[in-house]
Amino acid sequence: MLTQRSRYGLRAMLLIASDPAGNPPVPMSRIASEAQIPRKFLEIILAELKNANLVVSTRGKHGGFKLARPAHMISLGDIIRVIEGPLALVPCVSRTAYKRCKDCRDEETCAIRRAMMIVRDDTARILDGTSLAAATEESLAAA
Amino acid sequence: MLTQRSRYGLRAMLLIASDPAGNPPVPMSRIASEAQIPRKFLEIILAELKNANLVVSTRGKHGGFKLARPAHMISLGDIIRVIEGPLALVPCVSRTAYKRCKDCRDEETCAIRRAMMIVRDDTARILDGTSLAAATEESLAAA
DNA sequence: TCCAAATCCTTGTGACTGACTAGGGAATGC
DNA sequence: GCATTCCCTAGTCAGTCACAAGGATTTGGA
Repeated sequence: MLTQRSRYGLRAMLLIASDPAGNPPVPMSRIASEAQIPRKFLEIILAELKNANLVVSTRGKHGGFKLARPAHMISLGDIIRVIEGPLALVPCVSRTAYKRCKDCRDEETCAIRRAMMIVRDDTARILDGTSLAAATEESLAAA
Repeated sequence: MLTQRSRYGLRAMLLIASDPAGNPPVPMSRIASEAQIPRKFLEIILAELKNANLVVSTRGKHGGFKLARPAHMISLGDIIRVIEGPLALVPCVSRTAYKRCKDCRDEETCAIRRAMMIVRDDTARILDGTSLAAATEESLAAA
């Protein structure tokens, strides 16, 4: 299960993405109210996203947040990895944060690893294959 | 990421499954030493697995644990669901523990939900499709 | 120049979970 | 009746989750 943080993060990013590209940056307060995210908690989340170069911020009056790249270049996987951590279910199959399982006898013949590898690949294929642009279009089309 | 508990659980189950079917039950102490799991922690895990009817136990001398069903009838998904919880990344796409996301506007048009649904289906397909029997065979074949 | 609107930064908190440990009770086989 | 098992109730200790408070800093505009 994703944490609340991750879900908030996804919602915040979708909201920023749905704002027309030429517009001024979206202030945090608007994200908080429209996406129903506690203001102070959102601060932390946006800081993480900013730190990971998924959004850029401008300070002062009329400041706020914009996507750091066009919406079709940011995937749901990108966002989840930043906030939640690696997509893999076990560290020994993670691409972004590989770590040997501490008491694994033999990685090559590990039955668990095999299944987890396939799961990881499928998960990554879907989450990295869905961009913010695709996601927002979809929900507009459905509305 | 799976918790340590879940990984221990999977390892314990694989070990029990790899013991020939006609053999006497496998005592906890042997599982602990062979699978490198802290004894007292393993106790909790085996209790959960027993409670979920994945293993049966016999007490007293020469007691221990056996699979409750043949190894090809227990999937990795079964085990993970018991110890870790639902496979879904968000509650609103879980089959075994559905719960509406508390502040979701419209489930039908939710962009996040769509992607998560596909991920859940793929994950379940693989983990439910891999039995203990299949997993142990695989690792023997590779050795 | 000074205010208001915005982000940035540090700190705190209360509940919960994860990963164990301790210690005794109860059944069973020889 | 005794050793070998599982069974059951607690307790610990560090870390994470989901927030909240309060001020410092930057910026645009009146």
